[in-house]
Amino acid sequence: MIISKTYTISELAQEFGITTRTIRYYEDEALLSPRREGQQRIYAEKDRVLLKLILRGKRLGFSLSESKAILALYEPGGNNRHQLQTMLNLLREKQESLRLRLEDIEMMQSDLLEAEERISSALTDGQENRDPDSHKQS
Amino acid sequence: MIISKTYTISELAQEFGITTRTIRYYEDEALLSPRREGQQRIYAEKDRVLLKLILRGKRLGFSLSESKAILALYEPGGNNRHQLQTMLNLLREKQESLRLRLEDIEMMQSDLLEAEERISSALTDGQENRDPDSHKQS
DNA sequence: ATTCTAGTTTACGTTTACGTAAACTAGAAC
DNA sequence: GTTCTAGTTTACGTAAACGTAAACTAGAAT
Repeated sequence: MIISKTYTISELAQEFGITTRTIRYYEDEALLSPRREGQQRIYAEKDRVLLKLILRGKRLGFSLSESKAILALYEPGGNNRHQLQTMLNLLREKQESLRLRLEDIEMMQSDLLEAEERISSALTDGQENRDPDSHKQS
Repeated sequence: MIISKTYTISELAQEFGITTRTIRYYEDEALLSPRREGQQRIYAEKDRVLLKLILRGKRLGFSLSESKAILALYEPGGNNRHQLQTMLNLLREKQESLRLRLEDIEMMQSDLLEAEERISSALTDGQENRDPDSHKQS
């Protein structure tokens, strides 16, 4: 059993481009719970992965409490049928909401593509200025 | 020229499942600017579409000011080369960030799928209880 | 004429997710 | 031995995105 690498709080902060305050805040909110060595926090690889997932959730617009709920789904957690079934339902809900967000992204992408084409062609093929008000500019 | 449909603030609020306060807030932040009829706000179809886009951006984790910037890209806006070029660059930045978010979503989806499979199999094929501590439950 | 019913303005309150400053600790470096 | 250098706790501050309450307006219904 290899002793896997550990990290200090500032190492993680630097790696992910966040502040140590942020990391401690996630701990306050019970999303992380690093080991202690004396007074200092020691982060294991597992903690690092958790942090990565939290930040990913954040980029996707999930609140911390939502991310917390999602992260709970990754761990074995409950043992009995009822708890497992509840988790399964939650998982499927989350998957559905991800599907919706993916659709949102695809729509926004096509919107941006359209806008890009309009602007692009205004730049290249539009040597003559189509805009009747353009002389007001200059 | 057909007089296209208009909406009251509460009609829009209901359609999108938000409060009128939210809609007025977006106006305060200069994301919307509905016509007035006396004291009342009258929303045209164009305003409704804008609102829809704002909410889509919100679901994707964009701040209101980010959404505002993105929405500005949909309109003709600047006429001169420099402004168009700036818009093009902004558009491509946004497209890149959407690509990244899409990757985030796909990763989270596969994570959730894995979790689902684990739980699923724990529910079906695991008639015998694998968990040594399960008797502590009940 | 008054009483709903929406809508409006103004303004203070609240939650989330940190920022920022102060005061303390403890090992490392000189 | 003191002086960096990270790290820590405590606590007040802040920006964004609304919530909520109060007090007003104006057309519609009775």
